[in-house]
Amino acid sequence: MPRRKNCVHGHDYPCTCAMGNLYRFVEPVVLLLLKKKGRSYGYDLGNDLQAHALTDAAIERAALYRTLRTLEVNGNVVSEWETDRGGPARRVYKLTRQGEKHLQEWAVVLDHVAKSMRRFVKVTRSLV
Amino acid sequence: MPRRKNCVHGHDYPCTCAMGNLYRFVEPVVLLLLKKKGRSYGYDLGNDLQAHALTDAAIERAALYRTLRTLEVNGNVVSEWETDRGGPARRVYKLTRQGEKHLQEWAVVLDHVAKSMRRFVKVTRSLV
DNA sequence: GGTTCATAGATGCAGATTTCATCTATTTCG
DNA sequence: CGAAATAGATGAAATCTGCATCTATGAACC
Repeated sequence: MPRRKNCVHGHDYPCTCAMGNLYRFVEPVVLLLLKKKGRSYGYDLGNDLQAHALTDAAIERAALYRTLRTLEVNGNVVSEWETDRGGPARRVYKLTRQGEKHLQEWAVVLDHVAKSMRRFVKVTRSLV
Repeated sequence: MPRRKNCVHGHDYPCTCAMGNLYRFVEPVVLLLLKKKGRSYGYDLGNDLQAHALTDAAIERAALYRTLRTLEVNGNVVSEWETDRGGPARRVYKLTRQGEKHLQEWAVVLDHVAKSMRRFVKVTRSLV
């Protein structure tokens, strides 16, 4: 994930800056699904996406396809066309080594964020 | 929070759609800080913001000021100028009743999101 | 044969958001 | 005086999102 150039934290864990914007958290979910499935393609991922989503906001197909292409540009996944089969061709993706690493980094980031959120919730509820 | 028109979930708790986009979670933190402080102004909030932020991404001053104005437009806070005092004038904000409610809604939303994130983290780490 | 539906990927574009730089103004301090 | 801290705000470019829409393959159906 390039595109962010202002990260100057200097700590040792993956920081939220590296997320760029949040993309409604489509990216980590896609990475996780690919990890679980081994290989998959957009249309198929789209069916499982909502069930694994981190928010209940609908995930656009457009966002999914664009996320996949971006992941590939950044070397987190690789794809190939699958045409030996009836029906329209599928672009089948799988994680690269780097993608696996990126997924684990997301886990660190989201663990942090989740902790912050829980703290927020706790404090907020204590002030009602 | 208007601005999102495609929310058709129909469940009874505040849904993430209502958040519009995520604004890097500046909004809920501002609401919470105002709740804790009773009243405050942009520059002051800016100092406490990072410590309470939900991500470690730097929160822009621009984002803060614009968030405050938006909160006011939507009736979650009210402001007045404080000029009886040395130094530049301050626009002092406080929560409205609706703002208090909005804060509690954020707690519900973020509680959900945090749970999803923890699930994500757990699954991801189990797959290494 | 023609129509409809499910599958599959993709993009155009208007509008919204984010980032970064920059601006004004007031007071304090050396 | 000049610099720094305080205080609020906005312009512009880059980026992202939401929605509609397009192409295409093959199966099922009449």
